[in-house]
Amino acid sequence: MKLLVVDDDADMLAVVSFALRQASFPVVTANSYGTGLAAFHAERPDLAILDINLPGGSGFELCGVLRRESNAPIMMLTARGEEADLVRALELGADDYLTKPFSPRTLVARVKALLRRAGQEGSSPTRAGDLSLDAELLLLRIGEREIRITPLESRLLQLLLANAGQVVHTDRLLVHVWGHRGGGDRQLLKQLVHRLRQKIGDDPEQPRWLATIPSVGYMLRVTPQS
Amino acid sequence: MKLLVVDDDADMLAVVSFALRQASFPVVTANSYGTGLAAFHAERPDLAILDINLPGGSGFELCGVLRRESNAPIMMLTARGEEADLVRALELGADDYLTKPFSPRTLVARVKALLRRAGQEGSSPTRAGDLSLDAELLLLRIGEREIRITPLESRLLQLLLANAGQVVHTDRLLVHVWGHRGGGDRQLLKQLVHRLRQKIGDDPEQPRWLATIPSVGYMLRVTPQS
DNA sequence: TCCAGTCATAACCGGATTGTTACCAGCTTG
DNA sequence: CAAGCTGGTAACAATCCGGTTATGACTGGA
Repeated sequence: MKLLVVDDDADMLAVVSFALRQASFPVVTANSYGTGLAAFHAERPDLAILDINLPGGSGFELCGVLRRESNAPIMMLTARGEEADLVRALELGADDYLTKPFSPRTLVARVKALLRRAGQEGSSPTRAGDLSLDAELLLLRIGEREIRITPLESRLLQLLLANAGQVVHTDRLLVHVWGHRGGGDRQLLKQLVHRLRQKIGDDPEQPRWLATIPSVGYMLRVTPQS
Repeated sequence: MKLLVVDDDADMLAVVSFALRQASFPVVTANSYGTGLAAFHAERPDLAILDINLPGGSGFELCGVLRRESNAPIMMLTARGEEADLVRALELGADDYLTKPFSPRTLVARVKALLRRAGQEGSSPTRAGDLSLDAELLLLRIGEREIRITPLESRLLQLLLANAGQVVHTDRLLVHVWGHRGGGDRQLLKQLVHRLRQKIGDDPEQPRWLATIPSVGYMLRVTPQS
């Protein structure tokens, strides 16, 4: 999970980055069309936030280019009075926009909403860190490794990936995987997690991916240190 | 429900107050650092709106001071071109900002959004002084330290943090944590407090955080250092 | 038929969490 | 001073929780 912010205004860049980092998103920044595009190629972020006015080419062009290469959500930043341009941005494949000045909380809320939406699109492989899940093929990629997983394991990973870096409550996992109501069977979940951990080679004591949050639930770790 | 507006510009104060009163919010005003802080103590508003330029001390300092004492939402007012300072404001615990000139409707909308968000005790960590509780992860941060806590301890801290600096009666704690009726079991509370104190390393005789108010209840101390 | 994969169920272990009982010290009150 | 309250501390037991292992039912394919 990683975000890219492109804006030539250093102050705005600082505000946006700070708000997102506060919300525990890793952030990569760039300040021009060229560096933005390069950063996108190098970092492969899960979401891009673009200002419209950029040196070296407009944010519109960058938006169009990125959309052709990737289906990561794109959010545009516009100044007041540029509302008319938004139609263009949306036509070029932007997913959302914010008008300056905007509230940091709004920004974070919108970003989360976009990521959630992007994560729930069923068929396309979902990613987080070095994990990549293809729910159709029941295939989990960890870096180079390709691991076959079962339907239940896939559903478990779906929800965890969609909420990567956040705790997912036991009950929510139960409902999502089995459709049980609360108070369902925790033993099933124990087993499922155990088998999955065996497959990917994860140690519950020192988890690289599946962290246990006692009496709460499980969490998929992002930025699994080096 | 009450709002505090601090600004040295009488016209701005009038405009903001009028807009908020039109939206049927009770408004208290102040025009300097000192009077603002005094008003905050006296009135205990649910939200504070601070200008950055204040006689007697900057809005930043006031923001920092208020955030240490309370977790009421804080909105900063800035002139255009001061965006660089916004990062500082956010670091100090501000929740939102508006760039002058702004429309009254925007102001009211933002205020409502902040209050709504503050009302629902959601996922964001609650803070008071150097304590920061993430009830979701069952994690308590004290400065640099990160301490895992139990569900019961989390509930206890929730109520204490929400009333930081004020005594919370034993009965209220009992009801909030266990759902007991009045006259419940005080021993449970004694144990809970004791175990929590051990975890965070607090001395009942010389409490840095959890102060005992004999035959009344407990209180979470704010700004205990020095 | 056999076999392998998948999944539900149960049992066991160790540690964490929580409830219970007991004891001690300080304070107030009669 | 004695009685009764309070709060802090300790020790213990019951329970919960997560990880692990084992087993059997069911399935689809060879």
